[in-house]
Amino acid sequence: MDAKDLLPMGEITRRSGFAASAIRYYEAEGLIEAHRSGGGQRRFERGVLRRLAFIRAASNVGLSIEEIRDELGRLPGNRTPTKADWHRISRHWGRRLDEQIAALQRLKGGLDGCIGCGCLSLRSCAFSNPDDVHGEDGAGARLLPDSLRRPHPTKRASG
Amino acid sequence: MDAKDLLPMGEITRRSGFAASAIRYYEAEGLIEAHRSGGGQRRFERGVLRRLAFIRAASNVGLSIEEIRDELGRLPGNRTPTKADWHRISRHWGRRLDEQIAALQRLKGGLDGCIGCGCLSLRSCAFSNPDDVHGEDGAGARLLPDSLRRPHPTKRASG
DNA sequence: CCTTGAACTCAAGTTCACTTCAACTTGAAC
DNA sequence: GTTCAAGTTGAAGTGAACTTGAGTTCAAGG
Repeated sequence: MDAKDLLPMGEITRRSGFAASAIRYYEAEGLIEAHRSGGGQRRFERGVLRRLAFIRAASNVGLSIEEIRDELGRLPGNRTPTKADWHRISRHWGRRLDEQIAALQRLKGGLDGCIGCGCLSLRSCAFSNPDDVHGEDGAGARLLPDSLRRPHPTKRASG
Repeated sequence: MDAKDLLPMGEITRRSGFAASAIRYYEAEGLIEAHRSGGGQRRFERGVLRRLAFIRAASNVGLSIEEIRDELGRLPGNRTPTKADWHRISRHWGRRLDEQIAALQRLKGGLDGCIGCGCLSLRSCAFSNPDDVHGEDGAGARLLPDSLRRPHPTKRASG
């Protein structure tokens, strides 16, 4: 909390592994906060390192910025997650991962069932037509949730 | 093959579930082909429905357009996948799905190991720092491969 | 012939999570 | 006081896979 304890940008990038541009982006998006030096440079409280770790973990689980913001916003009172918060949150994420895994396994199951059938029919093959919709549009249960579809992101900052 | 057997755009969109814009996009990208009517409208051979089914399936597995093009291009001789092709390809995709599942399970495992630890340390927590990199950059094995990171695509044509 | 809906083209827009760029200022050391 | 790495800003760019829009034409029915 002391003025002496505030970290400059370089320190944060080194210790978090995020690029400065990402840090600024997160600040603009309201995921983290920063004080300013007399000349306008950012000075971060130590706690942001924890928040950044949280952000990276969440993003590895596949949460979007918006979801991360929500999740951080739901933290009661103080800003950085406590042990209890983390406990609750990690169960939440665990469920999400379970869903993702289950979705992939359904897809795999469909694939296995299809091996050698050579069908790939638009009407009968559950694999190419998971929703079992042929003409009308409709949103049924899918093999893959949106959160697992068409990944292929931009090259990532490798930190 | 008969001129009578050529399907117009509306038929294709209805039967494939893809939007016309997507069909045109795939044609532009060289994934499918179309004949033209006297007036310049697209007329598709029946086989493209199969190709489109293939494209949807591949995209569900997480292949990019480019990969799908490659995969279609590797089909020997004729254009639409035969039973044997499908057999070979589905094993390929199966491996890919296995990898994706394994990656999620690693992540889940890391999460379970972390539950209640409250650490989320940038240096010691394998979950927030899967690469075990603190300051230097380096690309080690990750919990999640690029193909599963930060999904959240644009709104999808719901077919 | 006229209408209507389906289809056409081409350019530009969308989303997400950032990065890159250009032009400029700070701040710590010497 | 000089130097220069480190920091600042805002705007624009990236990439994938499409969608949207504007303005025009086609094809089939009556």
